[in-house]
Amino acid sequence: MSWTDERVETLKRMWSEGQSASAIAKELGGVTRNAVIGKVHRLGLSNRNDEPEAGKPAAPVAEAPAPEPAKKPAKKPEVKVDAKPEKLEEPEAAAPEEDDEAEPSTQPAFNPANRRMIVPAGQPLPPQPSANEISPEALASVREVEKKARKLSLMELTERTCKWPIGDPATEKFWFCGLPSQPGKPYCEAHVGVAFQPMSSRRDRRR
DNA sequence: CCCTGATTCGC
DNA sequence: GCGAATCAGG
Repeated sequence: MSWTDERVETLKRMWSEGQSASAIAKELGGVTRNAVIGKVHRLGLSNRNDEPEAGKPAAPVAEAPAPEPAKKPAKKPEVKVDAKPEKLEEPEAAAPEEDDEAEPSTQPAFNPANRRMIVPAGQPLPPQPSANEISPEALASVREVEKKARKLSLMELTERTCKWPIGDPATEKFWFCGLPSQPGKPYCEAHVGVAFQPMSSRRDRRR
């Protein structure tokens, strides 16, 4: 395979979209991620941030300045879970549900005392299982699975790990399921069960 | 071990 | 220019 204009165009587009080299390589086919990375460098678009130009555009990151030399534990809860649109099924995004019954230890959510938490306002919460419209078995299964979750961070997610978010991204208690995902699906078996439902069963809610 | 991008260097 | 091998890291 060679780098035709079309392939290069795809490469540029996907790279600028933030796609990984391996994802791009898979999309193009006939090349490895190394080839993609090599090409990216040769094209000179290695750095995905295009610094405007001279001066100091400086990223105006909206963050509370921390006077303390301590680490900032909070990262952007930015979640990019890109699930390929399925044909006969559709993802179920529902309202958040806080439930973690007996959790005696520290509750990191509110602690006005020592540290200001960085809470992104208006950030939509990730899909969480709703008690509504989900089969009891699947729901019970999810509960069970959440206890076995590998609790992966964003960086640790791959195409083969379940990307089901657990907890509130605004708090420390947030991670991803991380169990082996179903082939071609973004979630593990249990989470696929609640995320994807046949049209028939989601039919006429409320009414 | 899974993955990421960066770099090197023979082709 | 190309990309496998390698490196450095999450």
